[in-house]
Amino acid sequence: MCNREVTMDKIKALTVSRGFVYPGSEIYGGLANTWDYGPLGVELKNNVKKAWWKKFVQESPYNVGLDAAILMNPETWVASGHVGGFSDPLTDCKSCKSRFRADKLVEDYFKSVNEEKTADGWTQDELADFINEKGIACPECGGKDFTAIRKFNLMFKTFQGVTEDSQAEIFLRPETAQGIFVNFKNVQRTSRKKVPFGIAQVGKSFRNEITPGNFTFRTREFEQMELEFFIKPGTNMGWFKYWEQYSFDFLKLIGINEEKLRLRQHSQEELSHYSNATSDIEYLFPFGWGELWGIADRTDYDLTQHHEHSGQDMMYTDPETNEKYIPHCIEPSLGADRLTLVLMCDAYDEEIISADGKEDVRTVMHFHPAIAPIKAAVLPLAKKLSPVSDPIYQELSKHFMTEYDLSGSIGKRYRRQDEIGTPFCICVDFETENDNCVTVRDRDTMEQVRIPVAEVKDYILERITL
RNA sequence: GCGGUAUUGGCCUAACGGUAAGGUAUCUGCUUCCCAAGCAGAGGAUUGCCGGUUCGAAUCCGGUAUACCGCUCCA
Repeated sequence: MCNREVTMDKIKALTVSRGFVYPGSEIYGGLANTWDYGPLGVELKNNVKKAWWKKFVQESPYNVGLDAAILMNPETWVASGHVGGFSDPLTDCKSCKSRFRADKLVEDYFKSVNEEKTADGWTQDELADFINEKGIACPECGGKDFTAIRKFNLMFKTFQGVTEDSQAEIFLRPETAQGIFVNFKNVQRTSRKKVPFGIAQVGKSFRNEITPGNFTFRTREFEQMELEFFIKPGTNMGWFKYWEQYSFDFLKLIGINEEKLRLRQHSQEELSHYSNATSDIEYLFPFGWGELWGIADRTDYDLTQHHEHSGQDMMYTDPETNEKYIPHCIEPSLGADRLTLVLMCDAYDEEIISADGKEDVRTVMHFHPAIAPIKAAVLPLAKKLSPVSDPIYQELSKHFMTEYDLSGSIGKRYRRQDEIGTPFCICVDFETENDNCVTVRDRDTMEQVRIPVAEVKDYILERITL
């Protein structure tokens, strides 16, 4: 067994050609950076979401689930700071056409004159005036003529109602978190949870990013798996570490190579306005290290904002001490699409097989059996065996995704399953009718066991449970 | 958004401005076949899209879409 070089192109080629992922709206020439999940991709992604839900909701004594609407009252986004701050002030150099963030230009200027100032909270006019006044030059070509600053809000806008007047202007949510915060009181009351407790949610979010790219790594529409974990102020660091470890363990559990994972703490400058501690779990993609999972201490920022902005009481009363406070919040948040991509990259392998002096490449997706899109394939040695193999397939498909393949040589059919990462192949042979046994082959070890047909279901179920 | 490169059956690749070809994959049949065997056959492309030049365009020109690389950016 030997690993050949793995590139993003190879992974993309395999996943596109085998029906994991397709380019979006392909027959109309596509739509930039949209991807559709095919028959195998949707199984894979569903398994990813199911695994997360199992570990973060089903098996957690602390957490409960939620599924909030994508469309929310626009005041939500004013309170969260997204309307005012979720946008970049952009300006172009007229001579060399390079594009910059105006606030970055100003901050770079401060750095160059050794002043410890930031441009946080400056208006467009203040930024433009300052750039003019100080004669800040284009870092690329030295030109001093910039276009007017344009705010590029990262939220997708749309309209509720039949007329497109500004009264009905609403946004597609740029994060699922706010759906959790606005439901904090509802969930706490109806679930009778005591702090500390968490609310978990899986759902789509939309960000009109300037530069997406790298296959499905960064897209404008994406699915998040977020947990907002509410805690008593002062216990932040302990819970932060707890969820950091819990998240890391989850990734190992679903079979991701630990050597390709690392934890990176955000520096003070990187921290967003709502957070006082953030760390990323990063994965070593074929294109380099990339963020997979962000764990952030959001403090009491969001609940306080909603408390003040809505006028609704977001205080929590400790039932034992009667102490009143706004809980702080630890947020482990990751993208379902990104984790799916990680699993595809991590599973991809090309093994060199030498036989009769000839070299052959066996492409295998080493998915964890619980994550693999197809769990088992029923392969009769010959077509005339289908009266024996049909009932086996029908029985297994009641319990998990099973494929049935009887075209081509047996070797070819094994390879087809290897390429889509099916962990178990069940071969029905000429003896099966007599001894009622089948051969089960393990994708990773290539070991074969011959077991009674009646035991196959449990043999596989046991191995595909996380 | 900017700059560069590319786009030919599902996938990979060929074709001087002159009949769009091959491999692979897919499907059917034969072969009692446990790791991509063989044989026979079949289907599948108005060359990303729109327009221009030309007697004639996959090929030259313009536009556009998409992808990749670099820049920029990333709550």
